[in-house]
Amino acid sequence: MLPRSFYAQPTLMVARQLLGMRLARLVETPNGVLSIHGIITETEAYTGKDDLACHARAGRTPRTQVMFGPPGHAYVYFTYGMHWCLNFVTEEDGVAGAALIRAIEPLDSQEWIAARRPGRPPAEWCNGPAKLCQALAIDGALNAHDLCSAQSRLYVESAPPIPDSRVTIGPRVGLNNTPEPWKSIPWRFRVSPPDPSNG
DNA sequence: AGCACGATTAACT
DNA sequence: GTTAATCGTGCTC
Repeated sequence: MLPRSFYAQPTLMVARQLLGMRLARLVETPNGVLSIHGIITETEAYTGKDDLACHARAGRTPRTQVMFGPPGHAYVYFTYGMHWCLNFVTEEDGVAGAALIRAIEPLDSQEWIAARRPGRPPAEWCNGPAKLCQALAIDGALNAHDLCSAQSRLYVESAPPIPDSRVTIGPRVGLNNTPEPWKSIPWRFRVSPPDPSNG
């Protein structure tokens, strides 16, 4: 499991370095605890009070206080009246920041995930921030969850890093009403889709 | 107390 | 390409 010092880095570094690492989620089943894993393939950086796209722009509120707290905790928020999104709190204690997890590629537990994403093809199980929360049973109950404790049910495991040659960087998405320059600043990181001409 | 809107998704034309 | 779904949050009055 990644140590808290990883999350204590600047938000942009955390968001970039999360690509390729393994998200782990432990859930209860009738047969015991199931451990679900997926490779993180897309993230975005939300850098704190001065980032007008970041919820922390409002300062410390009941909703945002987790982002101002110690690094290595989950920030899970509710939006559009029905969706949950998962972030990891970054920066030192007292400084707001978070990396949004936008997509993963499931490595196991396909049968369990399929039951939570009925009628959707496997490629669309976890290719969106709210989709992966639906797939992995992540909701407000996991807000402020410690990602670095021995009994954590949500954490990240180290894995070989993704080289820059395989990373696409661009503007964050869904910021329709956010002013420039934050709307266009390239703080989205994703593993590049396969190149058909390259095998 | 009231209001506009959202770090989205799925279904529809 | 467009739009409904659906409610917590933060801002204004």
